[in-house]
Amino acid sequence: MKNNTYHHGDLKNALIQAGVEVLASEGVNALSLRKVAKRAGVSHSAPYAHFADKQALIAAIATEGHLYIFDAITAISGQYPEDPMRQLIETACAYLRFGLDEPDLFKITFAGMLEHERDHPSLVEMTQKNFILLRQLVVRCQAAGIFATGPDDLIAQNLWATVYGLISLLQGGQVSSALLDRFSPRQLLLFSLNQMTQIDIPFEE
Amino acid sequence: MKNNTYHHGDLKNALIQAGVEVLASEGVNALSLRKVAKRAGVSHSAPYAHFADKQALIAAIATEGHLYIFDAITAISGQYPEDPMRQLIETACAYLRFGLDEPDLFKITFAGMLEHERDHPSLVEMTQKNFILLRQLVVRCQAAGIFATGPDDLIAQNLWATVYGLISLLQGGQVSSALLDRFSPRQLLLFSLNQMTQIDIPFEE
DNA sequence: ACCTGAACACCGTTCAAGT
DNA sequence: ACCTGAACACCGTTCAAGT
Repeated sequence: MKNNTYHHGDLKNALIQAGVEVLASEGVNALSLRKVAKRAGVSHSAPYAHFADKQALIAAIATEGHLYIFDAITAISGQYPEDPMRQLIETACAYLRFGLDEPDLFKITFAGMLEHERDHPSLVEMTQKNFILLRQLVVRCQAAGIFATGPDDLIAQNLWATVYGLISLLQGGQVSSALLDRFSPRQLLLFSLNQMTQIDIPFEE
Repeated sequence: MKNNTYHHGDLKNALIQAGVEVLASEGVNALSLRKVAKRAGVSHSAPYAHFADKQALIAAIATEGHLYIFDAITAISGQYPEDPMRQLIETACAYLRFGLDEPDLFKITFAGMLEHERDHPSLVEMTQKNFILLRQLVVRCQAAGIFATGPDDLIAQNLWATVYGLISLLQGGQVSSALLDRFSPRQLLLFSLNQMTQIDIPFEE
């Protein structure tokens, strides 16, 4: 009941949430511990009671990002249980939407901004869970003849590199306007998928 | 002849060079105007005589990176004039080598770290020159049946996204060690190329 | 034209001290 | 256990002043 002086029980999560908000409103370059602390209503040194340093806060935010996409991808696979082609397309589009809607959270989550990622085990765990999801999707696609046979982790890696590369370039404004005039981001993504699959993927919905 | 007090004629390029050195030795997070100025032997405010702000220095360094790869790619195309498959492989590997040898210069050059890239016309010009090189390569590969017919800029874009995505993930330590134990970075790259081409690319030299 | 030094508002991080 | 405030070494940027 003593809620006047920010003993609000869960400063740690409040700081993570504040970080996500700063990313959304001001971008990754404006993400600072001091700003996050101020937004959570505590002094600039309070975060150090919950995070070893700025890298640890970034790791926690990245873990949040991975959790978000994990839930989204899991839902998709349940939604089209007998249609791996549709799962592939919708999964890729979920990543694309994440990248375009929340570019800076996407960067923190996937762009490898951490110096020593292995020092953050819960983040590593989430990245592996998401990679496993991708591998399972690849296996289902192989069974349907969408991907050729071969090591599923290798194909999943290549799928992710392709999707991630396109999203990063779209985010950074590195895609020529001549292309953007003719194709939507979604179409560019579908073209990429099409070029790496055995079966043609329709360009339109 | 008055070379005692750093009127050394070309502070601008000295600052760019100092920036490249800082990237190589301490990484992108340690790149600061003040450090670059100190390394060039001038006061912390001297850079402002040559660059509007830190973004402008970053843009100049990125331009340098684009020039470096432009020369490398151009040389390769001249080296195997009648072998587009070899040109494709060696071009992709040149990017890969750049990314692995100078990860932080590669990031500055290609990762879209600039807030307003269009404000730096000489950088935009170099990015376009490199993209044109890639398109010409794609056209030669299409003529040889390596890539399917289709818009060459779209295929070039997808090629670049695939190569860039893999390099970024390798840099960030985002490729599973299970994969790295079985495949070299070069093999991962060749596998990616293989999956997007019409003709099989041999995995070994 | 090119450079310096002081100044300002921001950082990350540490540490003694308070409850 | 959780938080504060002062302190330190760094930033980017501006501006008056020097040559």
